[in-house]
Amino acid sequence: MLPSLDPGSDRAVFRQIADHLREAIKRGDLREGEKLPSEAALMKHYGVARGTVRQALQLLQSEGVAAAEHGRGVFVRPRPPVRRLASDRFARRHRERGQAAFMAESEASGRRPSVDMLTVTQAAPPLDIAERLKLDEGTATVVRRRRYLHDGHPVEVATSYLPADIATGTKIGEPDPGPGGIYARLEELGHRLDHFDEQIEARMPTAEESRVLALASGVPVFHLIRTAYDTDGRPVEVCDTVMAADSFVLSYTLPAS
Amino acid sequence: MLPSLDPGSDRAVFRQIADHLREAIKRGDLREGEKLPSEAALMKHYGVARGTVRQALQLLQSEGVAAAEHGRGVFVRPRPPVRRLASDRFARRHRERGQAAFMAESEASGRRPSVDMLTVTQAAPPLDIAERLKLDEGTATVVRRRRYLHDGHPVEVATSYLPADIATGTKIGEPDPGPGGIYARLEELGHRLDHFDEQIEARMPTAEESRVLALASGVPVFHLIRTAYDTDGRPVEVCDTVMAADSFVLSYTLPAS
DNA sequence: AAGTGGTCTAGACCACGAT
DNA sequence: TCGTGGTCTAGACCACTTT
Repeated sequence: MLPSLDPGSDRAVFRQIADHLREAIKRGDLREGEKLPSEAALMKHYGVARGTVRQALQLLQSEGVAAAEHGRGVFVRPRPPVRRLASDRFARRHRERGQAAFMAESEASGRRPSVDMLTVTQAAPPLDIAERLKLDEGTATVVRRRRYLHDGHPVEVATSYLPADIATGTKIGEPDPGPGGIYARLEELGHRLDHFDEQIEARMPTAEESRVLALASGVPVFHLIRTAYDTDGRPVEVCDTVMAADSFVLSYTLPAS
Repeated sequence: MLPSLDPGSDRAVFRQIADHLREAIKRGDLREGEKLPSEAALMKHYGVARGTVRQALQLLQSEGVAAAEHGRGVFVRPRPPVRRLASDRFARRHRERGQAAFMAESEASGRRPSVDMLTVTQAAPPLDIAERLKLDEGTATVVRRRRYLHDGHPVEVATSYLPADIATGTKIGEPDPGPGGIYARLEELGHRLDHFDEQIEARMPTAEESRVLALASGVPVFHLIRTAYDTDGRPVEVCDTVMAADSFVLSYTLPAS
């Protein structure tokens, strides 16, 4: 199934081995979730040292193509069916049906959504967040931190910051903000939402993010920072979100005018 | 500057070394662009084999924190200033000033934009593209492929597909489509643009993408697929774009209603 | 117990960059 | 030339999973 090495090639042996495995996956000889040949098998097939084989497997893992499981083997990483985040996900009509954005999106894609590690505290936000909220450094905010799961797998951690003068003493300061989530509460408090600004970066996860999201190596994260504005133009919430990039496709509509 | 190993720790030695270096960078002891201690220096400092040091450096590179340069050393990766892609980047007013989207955005961020490797061909698009254009399999399209650079550094490759019945024989089929780019030409041809659908994924690059974009290891890519619709609701272009994720911050505005 | 990947050692030779 | 990272070998012991 795997070709032999080309001794005349300039390409490093471990890269050639990675190429062969990558092509076998692309061809379908190795399917999603299937086990790659063991290190011992590859050593024997190619007649190379273990270190060389491991370099090849390491490369595939850093590309997000394969994932090692200690004691079991190295497996073709399944490309999980993805959830789309439509750009109308914060539309008022969803809130009016009593669904928060994540829950609505997630159920629409046939997954069982859940939330855990929910904490609500009161604290001064990081400087860049305070700037976005147009608050002076050190001003108190209500901080809502939570982790979202699909079918029990963590896929997203989000931290929301809301000015304390708006949120303190309301349901927004409680773990369960009630139907429609915090945006529904904000509107009831007289802050009719006008629009959201969303900023997106993609990068490799920090060690901490890798742990909390149980990321395989070679999976980047989306880092979203979203600011919600009310109809008075006041920023009423900033949400800082880190998402496992292999679990999401973001989707937006842009006007032509 | 670097602490000693904790022999009692469960954490693998190479991870501890990576931790120390990461913290030194975070603290500012090692600044952007600065050289990390050489492998030989780290071997001596920690009293470990070269392989162990290399594992630590490998880890930092896969995280996008450092980048090795053959024969020179391993350096703290500078976080290059980023360009924002505003969600009005396809607004008609930009085209009317004679600027295509990339050029306008890039100049606004103080960079010297350029384009190279421009090719224009006629071919049947990949299946998923044909679907988006609502074309039957095998229908011809005009295929415009190009690479964008900032200050001479490649940051983005894009491939546009336009139905041949619209584009063939027009300036869209020529390397230089004229002022305002292909969108300006589409509108002159009677296809007034209504909106764009943009779909975003983030993942690690393929070997090919890594080469064309000259990506350092540990840098993911944005993969955008954008479909342009005219006011009749007909899809008139699909643009498939791969961008170096460390060179962009995407930015969108979402309505609340 | 056997098979798998995870970590680490101690060497070797090579290719690239600065001097 | 010398210091740097890139590649490769041949072993060792360990931890996890399966049988």
